[in-house]
Amino acid sequence: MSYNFNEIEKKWQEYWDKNETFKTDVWDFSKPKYYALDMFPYPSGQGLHVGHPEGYTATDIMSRMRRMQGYNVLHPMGWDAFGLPAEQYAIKTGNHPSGFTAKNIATFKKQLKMLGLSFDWSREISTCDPNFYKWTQWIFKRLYEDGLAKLVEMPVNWCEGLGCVLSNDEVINGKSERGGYPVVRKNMKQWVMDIPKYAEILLSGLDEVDWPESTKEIQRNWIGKSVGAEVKFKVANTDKSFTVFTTRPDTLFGATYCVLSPEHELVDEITTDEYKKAVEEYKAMASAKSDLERTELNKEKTGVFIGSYAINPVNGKEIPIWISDYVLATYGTGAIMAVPAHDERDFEFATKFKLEIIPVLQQETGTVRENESFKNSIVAVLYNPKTNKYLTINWGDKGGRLFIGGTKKDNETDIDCAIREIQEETGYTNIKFIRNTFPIKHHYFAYNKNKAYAINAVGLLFELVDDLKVNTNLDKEEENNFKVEWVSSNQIAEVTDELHSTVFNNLKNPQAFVEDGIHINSDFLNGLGKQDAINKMIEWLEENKIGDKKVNYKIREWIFARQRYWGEPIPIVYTEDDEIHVLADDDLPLILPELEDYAPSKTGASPLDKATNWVNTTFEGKKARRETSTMPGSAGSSWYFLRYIDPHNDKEIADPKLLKHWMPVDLYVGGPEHAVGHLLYSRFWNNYLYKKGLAPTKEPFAKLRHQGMILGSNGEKMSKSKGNVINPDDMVKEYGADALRIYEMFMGPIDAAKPWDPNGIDGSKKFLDRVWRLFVESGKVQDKPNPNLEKVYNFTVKKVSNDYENMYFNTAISQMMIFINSAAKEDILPKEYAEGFVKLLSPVAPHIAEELWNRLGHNDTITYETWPTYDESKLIDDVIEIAVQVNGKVRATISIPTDCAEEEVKKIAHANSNVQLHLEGKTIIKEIYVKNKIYNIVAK
RNA sequence: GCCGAUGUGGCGGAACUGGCAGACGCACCAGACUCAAAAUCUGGCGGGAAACCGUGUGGGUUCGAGUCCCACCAUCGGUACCA
Repeated sequence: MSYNFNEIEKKWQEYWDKNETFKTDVWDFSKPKYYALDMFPYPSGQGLHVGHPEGYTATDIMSRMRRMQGYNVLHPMGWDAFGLPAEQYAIKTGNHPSGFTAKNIATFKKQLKMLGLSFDWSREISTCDPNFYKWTQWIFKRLYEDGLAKLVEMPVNWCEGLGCVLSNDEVINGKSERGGYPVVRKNMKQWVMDIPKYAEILLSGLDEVDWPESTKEIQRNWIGKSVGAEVKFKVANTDKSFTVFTTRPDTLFGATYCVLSPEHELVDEITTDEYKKAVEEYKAMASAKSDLERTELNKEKTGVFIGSYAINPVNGKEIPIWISDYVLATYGTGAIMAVPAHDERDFEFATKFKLEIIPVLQQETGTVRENESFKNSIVAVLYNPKTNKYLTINWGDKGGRLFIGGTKKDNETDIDCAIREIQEETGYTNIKFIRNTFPIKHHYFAYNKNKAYAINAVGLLFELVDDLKVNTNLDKEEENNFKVEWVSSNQIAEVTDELHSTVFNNLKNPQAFVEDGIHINSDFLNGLGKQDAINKMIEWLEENKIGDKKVNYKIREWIFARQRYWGEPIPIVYTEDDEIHVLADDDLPLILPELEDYAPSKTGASPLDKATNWVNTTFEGKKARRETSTMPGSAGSSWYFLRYIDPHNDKEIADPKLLKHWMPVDLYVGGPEHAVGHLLYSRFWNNYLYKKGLAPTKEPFAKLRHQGMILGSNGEKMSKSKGNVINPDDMVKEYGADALRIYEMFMGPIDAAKPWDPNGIDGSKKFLDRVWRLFVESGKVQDKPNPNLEKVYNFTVKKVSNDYENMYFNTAISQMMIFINSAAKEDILPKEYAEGFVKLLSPVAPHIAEELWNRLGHNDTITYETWPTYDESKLIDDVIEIAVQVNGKVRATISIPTDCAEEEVKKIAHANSNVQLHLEGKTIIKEIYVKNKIYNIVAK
């Protein structure tokens, strides 16, 4: 028999509605508060999908448990109702988006109610409701007055397919997030939010919140803080100068050229006549590239010399100035100093254009010892292109495989030294020099001389021209100690010496050295490590008034206007004398006018331009035109969590006393895809409101958790075209809301992506059936004790409580299953345990829990019953089983009294026949006892 | 490329600070009930005949490693020349 979930769920949903069970008295400050929030949905025409109930059930479980634990719980729901899809639907069908949206909201609400979620529906809000967006506009007004919302001419992401400007987080790989249309850079006058002003606050605030570390990291990367210095470079033979930004001022002595972005204002002024034409051509080419092309062009570096030289302020050296589009006009100062030895991009550019490379930071290998002797050395790698092999010297057990090494004599160059050593040790003489490494500092101990060395080593690569050999110059002893061998590149792995393998890798794959090291060729920085040198150089720059410490952020202004109809109107007018004015508070809300034709225009004009009666207005007696772009979708969602606290207030965004009591949100649950959009914008607005004294906390969301995506049963993302979509309505009809909730929580960890198993929900339903039979039909629930269930009951209360607390819903449910399995085997289920179990079950499966509670003889809702407790002492067994291992392998399981003395355990363990069998003929070396866990015998 | 996460039976997943890998569920197999099926109940279920082998791969630390360290591979997410 299975229970009639249709009837029961309907009965209790009506009960909750009628009794306003979940209505929150926000003015009741007598209990601790708990604010559990879901990211409110965009009410699409599709209706709810199975991903929605996942997050919503999680917050619902927490809310329901907290109510039983004596908290005053705020658990609201609303609608993120402005946005593109409704508008596009309207364009297609000719229906007004507001009607369409209202219909969708009704559907969503019905579906959510069907799931038995304990929302306080009296607080329902919708971002497209004038009573709500009045306050969105009101906040915009404050932001405008404080200079954070501003109108600027800037290059924007223009999407022709949507006829609209997009913000950076709405552009994915050069295409629009919605629709996948191409996006290009275009200069336009735009409303923006100066979110970079809040970069530091938004960065440091992350340390104060309990969020998934990965999400914090995404925000940190998006904000992109880098600390460095600005340095002024004079242009030789002019009175002009430019400033560069660098995070590595310590490498200034290695700056061998400068690069300006093609758009840099100084370019035209300092380009010499000889180079004018090339520079013009390059600039034209760079500006014609869209962002998409720039990223798709595989990043082969391009650029041209402009004829002028800059003066390196630390050494007065004249270095060439180039322009290249690898330097971005929009970041830092749009100009860089290039240090090819220590920056990958500069290295690539310098290699391609044969520019000078000066190392100023030396790599260090080996281990530093006391009393080191110093010498200059080389490591020579000889390559034979005909056989594709490398020359090595095999020292056998006296040092393994090495390349040719040697010590430089006075006045000998690296190359001369290498040639001499190769000849002396191997006889090859007809060789061609290819390239060398930067000098490496290497520390080692020479055991034959019993002496520690610190050497300055340069690696050199040669190619063998022919096999001609002359006599080697070795003594007998040396000759017997090593073999000269040609080996292929995979055998090079046998070269384990740190210096030799480093040299080989550098020679084979020349690259910039970007790690920490010791400064060389750097005057007053010589000998310092990276960070010390950075500090010292910044000091020096500031003293000499050449530069300053400087912090830059990658985060860009948030583009805050869309050339769309279905959004909040921006409360701004332009009077005929070209002044910009913001509407008075009394004139808010500025209502969105009705419109016949919503179609976007290809020119970037907003659909609202067509509402002539609305656009043409007066302001303080002057003729005026209204702003016709609207706010982006993320405007209303940036503060809605405040409004739930006091949703009907028509005097202010919310009563400050209520805000103070209820903020911050204690638990916020939603998808990880909002990491840099909504979750950053909300923090920005909330921080701003906090500064204004309008919000009580800096951070709006104290704890954030994500729900993972539910995939189709084939492991792929659900989509209509793949035919793997599961509809929650069907699931509720077939198995009931409780079964759906149980299954979604049981699938796996809340934040993991999980495939839908069509049989899984059937299993969850069977579990509820089993509970029903046990409670209602078996007659086993009696007001009598049953000591057999004592331990499992107390453990279940403990585990389920802890697991809910940590949002480990899958293991909580599995523990409830274990309890039911145990209870079903018994003849008596004590009423006390039955009641406790129903309470544990009620947050996940509230309908059946209410019904069972009712049938256990209570006539009120279970919602505000007290959460069950457990007795720790009932969890301890008198006798436990532990494993006995011999040499780490389990050979027996023995029963011992809990907390048994080691001597006793030893006796029991050794008495076991299988243990004896495995010890036979062996001597016991050691025995390890981990109390109440394991006994391990080590024997030989 | 860089940053982050993940990798355990046929499948979803358990495993506390290193201590009997595979809890719980799905699927499957066998049995009971039934004329039969469904439902339900009982039992089994990583591989191997066994010794043993098994947590992405290869090393290491340890009496003992899914868990810690090193190197690598694969998948997913973020990012795209940010100086």
